[in-house]
Amino acid sequence: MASADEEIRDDASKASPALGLRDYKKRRMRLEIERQALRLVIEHGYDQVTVEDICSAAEISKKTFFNYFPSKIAALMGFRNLPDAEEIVALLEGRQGDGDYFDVVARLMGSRMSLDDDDDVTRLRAEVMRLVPQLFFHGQKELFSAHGVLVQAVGGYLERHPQERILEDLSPEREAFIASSAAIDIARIQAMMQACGGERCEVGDARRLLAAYLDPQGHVRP
Amino acid sequence: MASADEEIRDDASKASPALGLRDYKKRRMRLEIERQALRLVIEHGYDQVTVEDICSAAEISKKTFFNYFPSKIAALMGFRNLPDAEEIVALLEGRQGDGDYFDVVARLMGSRMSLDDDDDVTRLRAEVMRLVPQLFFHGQKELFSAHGVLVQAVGGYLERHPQERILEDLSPEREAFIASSAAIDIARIQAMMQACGGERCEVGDARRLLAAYLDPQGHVRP
DNA sequence: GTCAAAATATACACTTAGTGTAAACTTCGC
DNA sequence: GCGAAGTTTACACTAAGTGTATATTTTGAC
Repeated sequence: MASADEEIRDDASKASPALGLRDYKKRRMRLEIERQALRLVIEHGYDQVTVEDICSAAEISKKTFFNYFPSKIAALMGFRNLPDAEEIVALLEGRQGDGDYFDVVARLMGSRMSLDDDDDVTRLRAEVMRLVPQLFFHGQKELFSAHGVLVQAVGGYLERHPQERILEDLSPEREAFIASSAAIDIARIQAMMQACGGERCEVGDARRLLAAYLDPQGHVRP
Repeated sequence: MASADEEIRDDASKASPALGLRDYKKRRMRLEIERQALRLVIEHGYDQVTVEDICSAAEISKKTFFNYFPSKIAALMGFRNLPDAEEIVALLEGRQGDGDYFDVVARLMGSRMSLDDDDDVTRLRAEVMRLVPQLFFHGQKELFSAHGVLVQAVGGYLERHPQERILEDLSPEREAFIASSAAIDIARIQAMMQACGGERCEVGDARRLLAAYLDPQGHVRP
């Protein structure tokens, strides 16, 4: 069996050739679950598909599904590896000089959403987002706990680096709150632009878009 | 019994004296459910309190709870009467000249969140939001379906009134998407400012805050 | 006051998301 | 090939939320 396994592994794992069999199967399983989930939702609609349906299609138990994804929506949206407080703080503390800290945060959030190494799954996901746009808003529990983490992490950072605040009149906690809301918004706008139009929307573009939208004449700071 | 009922009704319904007994009881029940829910969560924590606990405390059946609120979190956050597409469109079509359409939308969303006519419940809610800030992010299903409705309504409006667009380069749907995200964000920021600080934060303030945050030097439009 | 109609509340059974546990199985390093 | 470590599964469980049919309460007209 070893050589057959080897062969399949070489075929499918384009990006990471030196993967162990365990990790290879894990990755393949994750993609299979995502693929089946997306396919079923495209065919039958979000509410018509249960987690157990997805499990049957992917030929796994329900528990295994929830070993891979924290929720039904996570499997569809491809949220994974959402950063924890430590990672965010490390990134902020170690960042280079270009742009303000919000760029880092917004970029981080964007980089963790819907980033797929499988073209097939990426295509299906874009289709689901077009067909069921409510998913952007319905399934944000993950983003929200991410938001909580963000507030914590950014708040702590700003407390230690008060000169980095963008809004000097505001307390660090409050600015952290705004930062997190805006970061998630921008990630959402990026995802929407990409899902609807296909072309890539950079963090800076999304930020400028939202800023221009909120203050079209630019007279917030005269 | 008629005179006793009358008396109680006069005592408690400060704002609307000419309420029928049915509506009076409905309002009293709603406030009682909210009060018990908030009290229990303050005492034991969000995850430790089930809907059935709240029902026991309020002496109602579970079904009655869900007749009043669409979800556990709705009872805690006080989201209710979230606008439907018709109402939004009507408001937009009939609005007066001051401010752009986004002000109307943002103001509408803000006006429907956590607006309570009972001081006791308002105080408890502020405490819960301080103790369990995750609720801001955890329980946004309602806001999200509201978001879907907003996108629909605003998108249609912009299609009919393209000259009202704030970002002329963008399609109406996309601007509607951004509008909805920003509107909900601003409502959230308002709620946060009020819950954390106590003082009132107007929609314009929240919008300026977010705009200033996203574009502190004001060089999006030079 | 009484009575029919409308609105509400309740009991009960049900679906689904998500978790915990212990046993069986698979991969890994040696 | 062998033991340790990681994964999957079956199974039992909790809790949110829905649907239905029945009982209760309010209302408005007489």
